[in-house]
Amino acid sequence: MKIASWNVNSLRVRLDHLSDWLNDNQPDLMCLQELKMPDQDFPSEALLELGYHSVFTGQKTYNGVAILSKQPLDNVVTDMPDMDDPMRRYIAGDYPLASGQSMRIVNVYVPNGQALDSDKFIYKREWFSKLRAAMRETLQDNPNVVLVGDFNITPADIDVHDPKRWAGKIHCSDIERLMLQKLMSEGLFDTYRHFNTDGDHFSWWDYRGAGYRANEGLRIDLILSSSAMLNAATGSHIDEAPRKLERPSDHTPVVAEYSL
DNA sequence: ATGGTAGGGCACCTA
Repeated sequence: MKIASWNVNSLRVRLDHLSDWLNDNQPDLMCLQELKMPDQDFPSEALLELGYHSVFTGQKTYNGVAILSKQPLDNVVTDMPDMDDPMRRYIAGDYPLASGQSMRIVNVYVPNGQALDSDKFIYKREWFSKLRAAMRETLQDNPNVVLVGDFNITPADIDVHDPKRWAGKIHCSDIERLMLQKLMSEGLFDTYRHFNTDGDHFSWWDYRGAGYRANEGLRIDLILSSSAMLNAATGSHIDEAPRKLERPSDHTPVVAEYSL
């Protein structure tokens, strides 16, 4: 089984890139962030023709998350538990496994936070604390959990192209890394880092400046597996191919594979 | 320290 996560930065603009990638890679689950479209515009029919069911929660202009799946999801939730948040950043569902069991897939678009002294950073901290509480419940309900998405946090300096330049800045601060560590202490593991110990591999590059050309990136898109899922994981990689296309998203897909 | 580009939507906001 293959699970992928991709911040597409406008599904309208990136639908062709997404369609090609799905055809070439055939993930069982594809989790999307930053749809930037209302639900009535979501291209369900086009994706169904490619062999994917869709669940989604969107809004005009900003945010929006979706899960595409080869088989339909059950028990879909489109709101962060215990939080009244108009921003569409959370979607989860149960996906059937060949064993007859199910796994819980959770897809998030974590708030950017803008800067540590910003009001948006207070929102990021509150949102992340709600996510941690929600994941504790999720892990109690089902040992087979995969939490994916754009976390807008680099786990460590190895995930930063220039740690000195980014030291203490948004996405790279100690407080954010501690938030992520606390979340992972509930029983979630960085699947990419489990299989890859080398640096200079990123999932996002700024459109501005040298950006992708100079590999000035961050690894902020993560696939976090519960211990049961990590035991079944066989590999994880970042696919930079879509970032090289004309008019790319600033993020590229991250993939994990499981012997399930 | 600042600004650079992109998407949405049409003045800026978010990233």
